[in-house]
Formats: sequence, C-alpha cells, structure tokens
Amino acid sequence: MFTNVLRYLNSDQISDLEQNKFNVSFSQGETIFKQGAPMTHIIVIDKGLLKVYLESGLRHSIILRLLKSGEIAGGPGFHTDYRHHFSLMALEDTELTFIDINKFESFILDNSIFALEFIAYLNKAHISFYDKLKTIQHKQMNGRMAATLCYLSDNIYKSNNFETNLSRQDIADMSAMTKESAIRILKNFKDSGIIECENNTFNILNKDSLMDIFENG
Amino acid sequence: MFTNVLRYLNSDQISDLEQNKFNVSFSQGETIFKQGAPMTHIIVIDKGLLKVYLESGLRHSIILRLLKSGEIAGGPGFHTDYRHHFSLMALEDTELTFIDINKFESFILDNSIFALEFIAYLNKAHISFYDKLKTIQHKQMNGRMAATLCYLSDNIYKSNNFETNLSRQDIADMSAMTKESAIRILKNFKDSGIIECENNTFNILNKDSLMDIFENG
DNA sequence: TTGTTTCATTGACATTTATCATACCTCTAC
DNA sequence: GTAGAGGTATGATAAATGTCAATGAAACAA
Repeated sequence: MFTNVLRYLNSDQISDLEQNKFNVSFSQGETIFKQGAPMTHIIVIDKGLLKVYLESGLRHSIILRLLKSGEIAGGPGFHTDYRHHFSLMALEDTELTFIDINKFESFILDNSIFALEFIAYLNKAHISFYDKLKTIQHKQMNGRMAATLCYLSDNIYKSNNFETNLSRQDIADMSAMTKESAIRILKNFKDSGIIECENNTFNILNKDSLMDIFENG
Repeated sequence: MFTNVLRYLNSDQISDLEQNKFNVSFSQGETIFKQGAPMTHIIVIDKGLLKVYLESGLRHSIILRLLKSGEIAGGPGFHTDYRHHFSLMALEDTELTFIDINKFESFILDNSIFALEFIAYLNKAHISFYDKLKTIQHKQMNGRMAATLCYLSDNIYKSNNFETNLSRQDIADMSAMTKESAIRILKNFKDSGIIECENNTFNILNKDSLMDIFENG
C-alpha cells in the first residue's frame, strides 16, 4: 500500500492511521507550510510535486530538494523544537495526507522496526545533503547547473525530455546561483548542443557531456 | 552517567554496553575513520576534540563540525549502506569508546524511547546542517569567518580566549574559503581590533562586532 | 651545523560570479 | 486596445574570491 517508510507500520497502526489521517489539495504555487511555523503534522505526498526550500533574510532561497508522489515531508523539528525548518510549496496541483505528529510519534514508540526504518529514511536524506554541500562548495556554476539538470532528469522526471513548472529563479535556487547566471549557463549549454530548452520544456541531448561537466567542472 | 543520548538506555542495556564496549586512544592528527570505509561501530568521545570533514576530489575538504567530550559520532551510513560518509580525525589526544553497530541497532529495536531520542539527536544535527548551508550560501567571507570564530568560542572552547590545534587550513575549511583568504580576513579582524591572534591563540576582543559581522556582513 | 619539511604570510593577478540596467515577451485586467 | 505585472533574456560593470608565486618562520632529522 505505502511505497515509503510507512509500509513498516503494523496493521493496527495502518487502520489507526486510516481513521485519523486527512487529505488536503493544494494548487500550483500554494504554500503548504512556512519555515518557522509550528510543526503539527507529518505530510505524505499522494500526488503532485513540491519544493522544499530554506529562506534566509531577504535574499534568494535555497531549494533543498523536490518531493514527488510517495515521499514524506517530515523535518528536523520532529521531537526537537516542533517547528518547521524549511518551507514547502506546491509546484503542481498536489494532494497530501496529513498525519498528526503525536500520532506519528506514537507509531515510533509502539513499533521499533518502524522507528529503525524511519532513522534510515532520515539518514538517506542526510547523505543527499552531504552530496549537495559538496556540489555547492566544490563545483563551479557549470557543474552545479549540470547537477541540477541531472537531478531533474534522473530523479524527478525520469526522462531526458521533460516539461517543468520550475521557473528560472527556481532552477537558480536549486543550483546556488542568481537567475541571470542560470539563464546564461542554460544558454551556453543550448549553444553547445548539450540541451534544448524552450520556455518550460527541457530536452537533454547529450547526457554524457552533461555528466562530464558535473564530474569535472 | 552518560550526558548524551545514551542516557536513555535502560539499565540492562547499560550493563550490556559496559561489557561489550571497548576503548581506544588516538593521538593528535590520527585518523579514526575515513569517508567510504565500512561503518562497524558507533563512537562516543570520552575525551579530546575531533574534526568531522567531507573529502571530495583532490581539493579542499569541508569541516562539518567539531566533536568534543560527551558527543557521539554516528553517521548517516547507519542502517543504510553501513559506510562512513565523512572522515574523522583527532585534533587533540583523544579517548574514544567503540560500540558495535549491531549492538547499537539492537538497543534501538529493544528500546523505543531510546529510538525516539536518537531520532531527535539526528534531527538536531540536521538543523545545524541547515544553518551551515545558509551561512555558506548567503554570507560572504567576513560573515563566514565570523560564524566560525563564534562557533569556536561559544560551542567548542566556551571562552573568548582560546588556544587551538586547528591550522589556518582547518579554519579555512570550516569557513568555506581558501587558507589565503582565511589568513587575510583574520588579519583584517586583527587590524580592526576585533580579535587578537598569535599563532594558535585567539582572543576575541569585540564579540558584539563579530556577531554583527556574522549577522550583516 | 645544515638541509628539509611544513605551515603561515603577503602581494600581484586572474577568474568567477553577482549586480545593475534595460529590453522583450506573454499574460491579464481594465 | 493598452497598461501593468511577472518572467525571461542580454550586456556592461563591479565585487568577491581563488590562484600562483615568493618569502619567512618554526620544527626536526641527518
């Protein structure tokens, strides 16, 4: 039934969850929660695509990752300060399941297999963040943009040809640069024949070359 | 007895741990484990100071944090790929307790309070990590160096006047810049009367000013 | 002693990246 | 239609930061 860590819940817990969860729809562009707000629920993505991003000051935000159907939006506020440490916004029309955080906590206390697997889920996210940190700090703009395009094609859209609701600003925020720089680099990739991009449609023509740019510069 | 998350173990588990743990000493500069190596133990720092750092390619490394007495070095390889995702090196002569990873996993499976508190421990690390990402991406060099000096004085040495084994390269790796830039900025801070620094001795003369540079500069 | 190594320092310079200004679309509202 | 808003695109310029080279200082071995 569940494709995520919730599949480790036992049958009692699943029926408990069925009775207590509730579902909410969001339209493209709507904010699910804001960084700093109290954390009252764990969220499961049933349908759609969302961006997880850090806000700091008046400047740009940092897009940490995208969440798609089947994934969970918890957050490090769980059992610490019970606040959200990132903001969550729908990139497409989205359907979500909200699980009360006390309920979620009781699942962990009553089911140690689930607890262990939830730890593994957190650790996997942590591994990705280490990779992101390495990319941001050690790669230049071309490499960072290549990383973003590979992430989108490999992890999100699972195709070399995809249409996206991400704006140029979003793509810049994923790649740790300004939108002007992002636009320039996309144009370079286009002129080099590595990608085609027209408005919101991207087509990766030469994935090997893109991978090479990601690896080596 | 324990000042960290291990205090949530029950008495049976603590006596089990006492019989199965083992202690190892490391000298300054010695590596405890390397990124990529198999993860066989969880490590508790009994005494000393260590640096947790990411290695990527031939270039600089990234120092994620320092670990001091009472803290735990787990890592996101736990219950995922059982590999280390960062390297760990002693900055001072250090005494460590090694806990077998299977034993640690059984503690989680047998004690859900411990599991929940371990999740909280991971989440707190995750929150710091978000802060680090924001600092690296949105602050310029002065701000990043101020952050490092505040971290050292507030979290590690708990004094405005401290002696450290960190090299200039280490301080640069904590601040996401080259060692030349780190040296230049330290000199600027020195010339501005914000700090004194002579070899390995640092004295923060104007903490308010340093905080201001961290916030706004 | 001398040579060697490692780290710290400094300056000149090059590169990377952001900022600013402007123009051009494509919507939508009126 | 037309004006405004928001996103996209492009060029000129400035700022931030890294690279390279050279020197000095301290530690240490032969």
